[in-house]
Amino acid sequence: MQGHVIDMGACQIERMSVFFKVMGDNTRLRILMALMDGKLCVMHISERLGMSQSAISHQLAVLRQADLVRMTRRGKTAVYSISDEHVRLMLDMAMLHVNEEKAL
Amino acid sequence: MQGHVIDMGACQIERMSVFFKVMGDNTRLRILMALMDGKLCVMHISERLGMSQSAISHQLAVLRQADLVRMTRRGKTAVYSISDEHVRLMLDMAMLHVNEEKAL
DNA sequence: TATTCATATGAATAAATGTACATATGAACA
DNA sequence: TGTTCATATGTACATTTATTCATATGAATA
Repeated sequence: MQGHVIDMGACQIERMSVFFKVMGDNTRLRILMALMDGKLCVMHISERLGMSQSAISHQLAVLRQADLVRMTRRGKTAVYSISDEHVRLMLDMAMLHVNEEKAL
Repeated sequence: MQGHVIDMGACQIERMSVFFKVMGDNTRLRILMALMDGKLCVMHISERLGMSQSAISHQLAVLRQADLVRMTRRGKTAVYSISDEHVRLMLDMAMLHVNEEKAL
């Protein structure tokens, strides 16, 4: 046993890569960026991205399963939002990253 | 035009998703984590991960193209290292993220 | 309860991606 | 220059994955 405060097992790297993988899809990332401005229902997201309701719903399921978004019901509609500040922070950092790259 | 300080175009989201996508592969992430401890040559990485030299080299090419790792030559061997502090920070944050998830 | 509206899910298809195998490059040294 | 060693690259193949189409669920209302 040589782990320090956090011990980096294969399982944790696996979970990290899942986390990044879920972020690393254009559609899902566009959904997340749309949600950065506030909660949205499925229909609005699909209109905003110009994609089918089905496609959005499928990707929302992936995001939900990875706990990157949360869903609450308001009558018939499902309202989605970014799940926590961690996700926001990661998105902000990634934005900074690609903007700095431009300056190179 | 409704962009604020940074204006989020399709191109930038595309670059963000590429960034995450490159991180979001188990092998590439294991390579990056191995490099967190210091520079390594291809052979050492492939031994450490128990994978073929070819597989590692292919993935290193992907990481290099995304500017997540840098390469310097020392004689015949190619020495790889994490390219900048941004990448380190992202990895650290992702580690924190998956560790906090465990506590839920 | 029957209907409608919003969303979710299943199956199928097409595209992207990771790995292995074989081979090419290219630096060091005889 | 020819050989060797470390790495890179091309091709093929298997797997994963995103989208579409069709349909199912499930809440609200008549």
